[in-house]
This record gives sequence, structure tokens and C-alpha cells, in this order.
Amino acid sequence: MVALPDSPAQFTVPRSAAMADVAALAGVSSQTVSRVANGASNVKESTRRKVIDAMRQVGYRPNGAARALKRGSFQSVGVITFTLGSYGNVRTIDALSRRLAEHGYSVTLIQLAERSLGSISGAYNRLADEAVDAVAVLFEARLIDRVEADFPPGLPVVVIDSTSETSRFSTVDTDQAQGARIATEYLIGLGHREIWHLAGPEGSFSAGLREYSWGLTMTEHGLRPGQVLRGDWSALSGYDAGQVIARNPRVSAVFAANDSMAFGLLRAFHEKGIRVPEDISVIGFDDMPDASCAWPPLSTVAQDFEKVGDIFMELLDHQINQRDEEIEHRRVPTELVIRESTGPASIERLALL
Amino acid sequence: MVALPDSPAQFTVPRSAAMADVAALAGVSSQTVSRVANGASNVKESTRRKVIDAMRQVGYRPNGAARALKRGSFQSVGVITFTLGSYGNVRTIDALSRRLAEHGYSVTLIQLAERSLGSISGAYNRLADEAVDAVAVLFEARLIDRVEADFPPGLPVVVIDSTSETSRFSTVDTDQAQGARIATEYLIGLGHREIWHLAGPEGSFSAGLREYSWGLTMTEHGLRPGQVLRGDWSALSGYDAGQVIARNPRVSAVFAANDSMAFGLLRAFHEKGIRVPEDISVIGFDDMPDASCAWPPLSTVAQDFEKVGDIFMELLDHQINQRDEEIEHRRVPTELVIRESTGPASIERLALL
DNA sequence: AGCGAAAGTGTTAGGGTAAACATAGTTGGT
DNA sequence: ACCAACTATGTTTACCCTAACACTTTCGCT
Repeated sequence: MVALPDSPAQFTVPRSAAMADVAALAGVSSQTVSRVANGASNVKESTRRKVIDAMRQVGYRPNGAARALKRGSFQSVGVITFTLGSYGNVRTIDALSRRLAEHGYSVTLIQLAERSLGSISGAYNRLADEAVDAVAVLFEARLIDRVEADFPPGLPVVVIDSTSETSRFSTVDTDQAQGARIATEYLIGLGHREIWHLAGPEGSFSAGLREYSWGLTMTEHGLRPGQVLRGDWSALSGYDAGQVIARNPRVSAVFAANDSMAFGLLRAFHEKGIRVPEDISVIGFDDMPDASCAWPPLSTVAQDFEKVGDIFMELLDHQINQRDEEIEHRRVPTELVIRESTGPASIERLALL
Repeated sequence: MVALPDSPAQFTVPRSAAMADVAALAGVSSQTVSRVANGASNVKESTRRKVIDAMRQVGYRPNGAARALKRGSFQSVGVITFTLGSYGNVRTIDALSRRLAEHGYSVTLIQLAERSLGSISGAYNRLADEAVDAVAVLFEARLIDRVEADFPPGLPVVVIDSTSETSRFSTVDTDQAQGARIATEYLIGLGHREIWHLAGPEGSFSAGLREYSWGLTMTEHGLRPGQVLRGDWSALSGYDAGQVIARNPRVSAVFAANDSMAFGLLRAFHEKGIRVPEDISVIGFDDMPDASCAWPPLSTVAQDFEKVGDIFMELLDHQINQRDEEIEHRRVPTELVIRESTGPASIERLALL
């Protein structure tokens, strides 16, 4: 259950000095050293200096393990994720880690191998061994369902990038549905009728939501949703999809589920001599910094990762401090970024419908 | 010296159960529970089952702090970085974290705020408090010099992205100089004479090396190095530089210090009606996945982050296990990726020289 | 001067785990 | 049948730190 994998050769950083050593050298009790180390108020200035000198001399460094053992807290939060390969994930981790640092927590990055997915125990073992006070979960909700039974009871958990309103855990996320909606409505507003969607991979929940919301928005506006092509978030998969779309002259706009795939579309359209946005409009999702320098500069939907970070911290605080069992699901709205890859529907293409 | 910042409200995950509880329930000693938890060999099967049942019942989870205290090791490595914003950094962290996980280490992400740079003690405090067995440093060498005096003595350190052959610490890095050289020589081989460089930000050592190596290569080939423009790694800064270059009709090729800035160049050239590669060639550095779908697809220099990860792990192993003081500086060669943003020098532009 | 309060420092007692040693129970060989 | 060699389990102790409490000195006030 909690067996370690055949553990690597163990070792010890030569524990140079403990409090006792410092105490002996400074001629005080170790409790006084502790007070100095923790910045306690009531230590005479001269004593403090003596202790600090002694610390320097012996190269003292507090033992985090002992401290954590005594205090019962690690001041550390585990961030569980599958990949650092996706723009959104990285930006989110970045935002979380800065918030956590501000609040005195360090971040333990727990990168689950994709394959360990199957075995719940794999994930559980890793988790059980990690010394963390709370956990941020960054993978797709449908996977959590398989794992969540195994989160150690009582451990605060906040899930990011979940869409499950019924999760046992609090969640924060970009409002995927709203983002897809504004993108789609913007295209519709430009007069487009045949709007296709280049979706993210099957498994991804955010991909699913963007797709669903696009379809819903189309229907609500009395339009038949166009075809759905499926990529894997990568530019190359967008390029492949672009080949398909290029063969269909009726398509007048494509909503890509992320910017990278949109880049792929642009390349495919360039190669086929299809003009963007004159012949076909393209909109992405993410607003990666590079999107502004695509050719043409890419219209897209911007996510507010900083805001997600703020809310994450708020939710975590609640769970940690108030110990209230209240579960919240918060969504952060996106913003439309209009650049030059979108424009009015082309007359010729409309004529084809 | 090691004072905590005003620490956040402390708390404790309700320490549900310790070994003693499990032991009591299972009717064995806590030592036996320990043996089961660590997969020791000599426990009777029936006992093991009893213990595991008891663990389940009380929701036992080993206390990492106590374990670390006893063992003298955290099985954790600190990864120190300033930003998750750069492609290279993230890819490197990704590679390291996977290697470390394979070797049974968890990763503590220590993101230093840019501003804390000034105060050495800022960085030191963070470090001193982190419970790590070793440290990977991911920032620019010139900054380390200021900090390195403060690494706790005896703590294994491996520096990535350093160029300092004289560092007290072992280092691994992409061979920046070699990468810049092959890019430059490739352009020269295509007949280009007036080759400019779009460099990374002033502070960055890798930027400095790429720039230096470009200049050196030019000189070695009997060419006068072209002008150096300076960006900040962002596509937008590349776009700005592109405006400048577009005004100078003699430039026939640009070597950009990363792909993002190259994207910016491409956009600027598109806007000015300068054809790539017919009028001007552009080459980047990084081989981001999106580079293949730039327009035109971007020629670039690919870094082998996986290899960097392997070597990192190797160096760390040495330091941790052999305890040999030997310091190594390893460089990982890059590879040229030729796509469509580079081509033979244009006759007209050569005529201008 | 005398007394109480505050400031400064020390002592004691764990916190959960695992290494080291100790003991009881079992097996196998003669 | 007896002892050696295991195997399985228990007991003790130490890892390093800090909360809680206890004690001593200093200070301010009457």
C-alpha cells in the first residue's frame, strides 16, 4: 500500500550542525537558538548576535523535517499535473507558485506519468509519500474521478481545470464555456454561417467544454454547427486539420480550441493560397504571447491566469484555515482579443451555402 | 538570518493516524507496521495482511516529516528558477522533474521573485528553509555569482543554463555557442554576407553566448558581423526589431536568439512586404513546436532538453552518492532544423553591398 | 526600598519513524 | 533429542526541533 519503489541509494547531506551545536558554541540553550532562528521577539540583542555568529560559524541550517514534525505542517503544497507541455498548465502553475510563495508555502511539483493513470495506487503512493499540507490538482476532471477516492482524508484539495460542478472538491477554472461562446458569437456577428471547430483531444475536459459551448452557441443562434475536427493541441495537428478544411470551400470561419492549433491552420491556409481573413476567419484560444505575431496576428480568447491564481489561493485558504467544508466552484471569465485573423464573412463563401 | 516571513496562520492536517494507532489496532508493534510500510522482507504474510487492513481502517498515511527526520533525507530536490515564462526553462524543468521522479525524488519548485535578487539574504532564506537534499539552479550564471556564496555548504548543487566554466558547481547546458555557430555557418553557406543578430536581453548569459558565438563565427569566416539588435525574448520585441531591419535593404539574413523573436521578425517582414526567404532569411533558436507552423515554417536550432535532463541526473547522482568533489561542465550539442524561412542570399541584396 | 510585571533564558517533553539490538518461535541437520 | 541458524516480532533509542512551562534577572512604579 505504501511501499516505496525500490528506493534509490540513500544518502545524507552531512548534517553539519544542529541547534545543539550552535547552542554549545554560543553558550546558550538550544531553545534560544530556536528563538533566534524563528525571529522571536524576546531575545536580547547581544545574545541574538552571539547566536547568529555561531550559526554562521558552524554553517547551521534548520532541519525542515524536524520542524515540520514538530509543527505538524510542511508549509508546502503539492501541485499535481501530468504535463508541463501545455501553455495553460504552465501559466497556471506559474501563477499558483507565486501565490503560494507569497503565502509562505513552497511548491512540490508532482508530475504523474501518463501511464500511472491506470493504477490508482500509483498515484496514491506518490501522494501518500509526499510531504504536503494541501494539494492542487491540475489534471482533467474525468481522471480525478478515478483517483479522488484516494486522496488522504482531511487533506485540503483544490482542483483546477475541472468542469465538474459536482466535484467533492473546490474548483477554479477559466470559464471555458463563456470563452467559447464569445468567440463563436463574435464570428456569428461577423456574418459567418459555416463555422467549424477544431477541438482539443478527446480526453480533455476543457476541450470538451469548448466544443460543447461552441455547438450550443451555434444552435442558439439558429445555425447548424459545422464539422468538428479533432487535434491534440499541437500546431502540427492544426496543420493537418487545415488540409481538410482547405478542401471545403464553404467553411468561412474556424474556431480553434487553442492558439497552437490555430497556427497550424494558418500555415495550411497559406500553403493552399486561402487568404485569412478575406476567405476564411480563424480564431484561437489562450492568447499566447506569440499569437500577436502570427501571420496574420491571431484573434483569440485570453485567459486570466493571474485571477485563477488569486481565487485558487482564496479557496485554499478557506480549506486550510476556516476548515469549513463548504465547496465552491469558481469560474474566471475570459476576454476576446481581436486581431487580424478574423473579418467579415466572404460573400463568395456565403453564396456557396 | 533564518527568520520566517510573518508566517501565515498555521494549521495542521488532522493527523489522523500514526504508526502506533495502526500497531494497536493490528495488535503488533509499531516496528512491524514500519516494516510493512517499507516493504521489508521478513514479515509473515498473515501479519502483513492484518497490518494493511489496519492501515486501511484508520486511513494511515506515513508522516513524511518524521520519516525524513529519521532518514536524514527528504528524497526531494529543489529546483530554483526565476521564471516559468520562457520555453527553454519550462522544457528543462519538465525534463528534470521527470528524471527526478524516476529516481524517487520529488521536486520542490522554488521560484525566486526577480526583485529578491538584490538581497542575497532573500534567496538564502528561502533556500535555508526548504527541505531539500540537493538543488538544481536554473538561472543565469552572472546572478549565481552573487548568490552562490550562500548555498549551504555540503549541499549538492547542479547549475543549468550556466556558461561559466569556472563555476564552483557542476553545470550542464545546451551548447549555446555551437548552436549559434551552426546557425551562422548555415547562413554563410547560403551565400549571405550581411547577417544581423537579434539578441536576447542584456542580462541573459545564454543570450550573450549566442551573440558572441555568432560574431566570432562571422569574423572567422572573414565577414564583418552585422548589427546587433536587442530584444527581450518576446515575439513583440522581435517585431520591433523587424521594423528596424526592414528599413535596411542590405540585410540579407537575421539570426534570432530564439524562435519567439523570430516570429516577430516574420510578422514585421510580412507587413513591409519583404519576402522570406526570397528577400531575407530568418533563423531562430529553440525549435518550439509552433515553429514548424510559422509562416513560412521557421528554420531554427533544436535543443535536446531530454539529454540535458539525463546529464543533470548523472551529475547529481555523482554529487550525492560518490561524494566526489569533482566538478564537471557538460555541454549538449544542438541540431540544425532547416525549414523554409531560410534560403540562398538574394542577388539584389548582395549587389547592394 | 520593595514589589509586581515584564523581559530574557533554560528545562522538559514529546512529535512519528526506523536503525539497532533483543527476544521468542521455528526449522533443519545430525 | 539437541543445538545452530533462521525467521518473525518486540523494545529501546535517537533523529532535531519547538511548545509549554519554569525560572531568574531587570525594570518601573509607589
